Amino acid sequence: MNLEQVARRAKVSTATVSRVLNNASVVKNSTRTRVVKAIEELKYYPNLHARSLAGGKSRTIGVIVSNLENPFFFDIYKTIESDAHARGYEVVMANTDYRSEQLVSSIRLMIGRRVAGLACIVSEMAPELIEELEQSRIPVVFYDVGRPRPNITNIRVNYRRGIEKVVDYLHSLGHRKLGFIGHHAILGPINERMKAAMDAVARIPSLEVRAAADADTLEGGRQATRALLASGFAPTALICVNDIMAVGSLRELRERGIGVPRDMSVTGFDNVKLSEFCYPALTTVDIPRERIGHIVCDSLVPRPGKPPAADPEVVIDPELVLRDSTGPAAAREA
Amino acid sequence: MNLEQVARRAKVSTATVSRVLNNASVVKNSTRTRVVKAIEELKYYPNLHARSLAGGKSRTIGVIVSNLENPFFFDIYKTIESDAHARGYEVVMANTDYRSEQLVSSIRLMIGRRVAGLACIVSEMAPELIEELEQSRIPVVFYDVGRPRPNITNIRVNYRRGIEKVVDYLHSLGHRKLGFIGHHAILGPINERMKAAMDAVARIPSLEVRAAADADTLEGGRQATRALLASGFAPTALICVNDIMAVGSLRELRERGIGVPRDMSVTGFDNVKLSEFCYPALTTVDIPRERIGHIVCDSLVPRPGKPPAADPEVVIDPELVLRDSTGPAAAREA
DNA sequence: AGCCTTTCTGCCAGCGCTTACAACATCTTC
DNA sequence: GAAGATGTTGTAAGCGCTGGCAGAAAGGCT
Repeated sequence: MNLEQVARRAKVSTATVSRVLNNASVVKNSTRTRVVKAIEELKYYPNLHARSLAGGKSRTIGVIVSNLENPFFFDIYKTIESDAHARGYEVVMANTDYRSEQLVSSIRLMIGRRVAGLACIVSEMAPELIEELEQSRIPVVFYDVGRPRPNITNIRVNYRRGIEKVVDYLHSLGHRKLGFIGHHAILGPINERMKAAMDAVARIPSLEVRAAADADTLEGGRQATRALLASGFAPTALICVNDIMAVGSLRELRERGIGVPRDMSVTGFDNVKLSEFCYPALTTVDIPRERIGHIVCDSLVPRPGKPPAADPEVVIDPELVLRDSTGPAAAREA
Repeated sequence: MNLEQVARRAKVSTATVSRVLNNASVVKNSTRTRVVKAIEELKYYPNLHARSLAGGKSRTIGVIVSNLENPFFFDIYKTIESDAHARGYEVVMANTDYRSEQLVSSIRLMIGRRVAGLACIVSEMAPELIEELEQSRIPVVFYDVGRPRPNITNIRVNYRRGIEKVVDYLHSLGHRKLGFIGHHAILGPINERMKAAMDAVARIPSLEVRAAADADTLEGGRQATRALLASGFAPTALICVNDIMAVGSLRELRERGIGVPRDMSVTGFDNVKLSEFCYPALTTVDIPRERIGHIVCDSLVPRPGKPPAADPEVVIDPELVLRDSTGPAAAREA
């Protein structure tokens, strides 16, 4: 089933059918009707591969995320998708599960698909990959990694500042021994988030901190909490790298009979919807995921009216959101 | 950057480069080395569109789901993806958000991509779409909709049986007035799940039931619960169409000071990971999502050794999982 | 050395579509 | 009614890759 068959049925040339498909307004109305009819009768759907081969372009944007299971990534993805659709673009998604080989192959796949733009919402990004992407001439957006370059936009959240807000808040509640629950990708040598947390704590001499990490899942949060508590260190507050791990942590604490926030304060990060629905509702840090999604789409898909390129670097300052999972440390002694 | 440039650099023909790329073993080793070197130096990535155009096939399978935000769908997707990768296939995903226009356009898109196989894990599926898919000759798997046909496999969960188990269990606990929390896609005219629930209740004369529905999200579960309680009907147990909505329900109940399971029992469906992590942990019905994912992949991707087609219809009988969100109705009076 | 296999490599015809460019049809205008 | 402007459609040259076929190279024998 191809253009030619439709053309034959409508008694026109393939070029005309193509023109109808691409709604060029040059086609005479009577002809268009005939073609449309043929298309419908034949249930013809253009071969997208042929189309982008011939056209040289692809009206598809690629999105690569670390862990779609975490609603944080999903929320961003969703916004990108709906923006893209609104502008007539498709989006293909790839999930790396924090595995760098997976990242490499996903990026190659996207290049192979000749995507019109690529968003990398991943925590890990080798410099040579950035290099490769820059050379590919594809418009790219990175989240939280890399530096702005030609055809590369950067979005970053001031994670450090966010963690500082959390630490200051816990400190003000009287907490002195803090635990940090991270996820595996975060235990690498140069580890932004973990380091940010350590630094934020180090600013205040009276504080002590210890970290543990596991997979970026509910279960991982639970395991990391278990490991941290088993180490003998006795924190009065747990700073979790994100909300999902915090919910995992909550479960472990509950099973051990450790009351939150009575015996232990817990904080999340991201302000994912679930953080309001878990029990107790999480004190967390809001990252405006929809805003991020919009920025991604804006810098990838050139809008007709709008100015083509926004800032090559966008920095977002996250806000603390207070809920029920944190309280004064003193309560523990009571 | 294309085959020709690589060929020129390696001083061979494009056909030879193509052979190297597709690891045909006929290429002499010394030639292969030269070509590989050229490919790497040029950072060449084959154009996937050209490839599948020329080859006529696409080593890509499509997966369409109703709501990726619900981990139920995501778990299935994830299994399909990893199985597919293991067999050298890519997968492209589309999310319909329960919108039928979105379903239609996603299906057309998949056909346009000439996917090697298509999985539709969606609750809504118009008969004419099924017709269209059958004609497209693409191997298709439906979950919970449609009937087996040539080149169409069907997987269905005996939802009715699952709900019956829930109803019987609640009945045995002394509950007589039940609420059903559904989601919008489920309020259609012929509505399998809602109907199953009503029928399950109708089997037992002493039972009474009332339903409410909202979006398939945490928030939706909360709203539907609010609506149900506002109606004046006073159930002692809430049967939720899935775990996510149940967690939403839990929050509403908590905020109203209604104890679970003391004042109200709540059940979920699916046995998503979150159902263990919420508070209280949910009594639910397990649907083996990994198994479903494997079946999907098996019937879409012809394995070399294995027999090509499995059963055209697979029915899964789900199991009740007891946790902490359900208890005797009598307790309420205490 | 000469002939026959067995490898290996190059040539080229598509795959289905887009897009100049050319060709034809239809109007205008004087 | 002819020339020119305008509108509409057809022709054909690719887009980058694969795969069948045939020719070239290399190796094995007598």
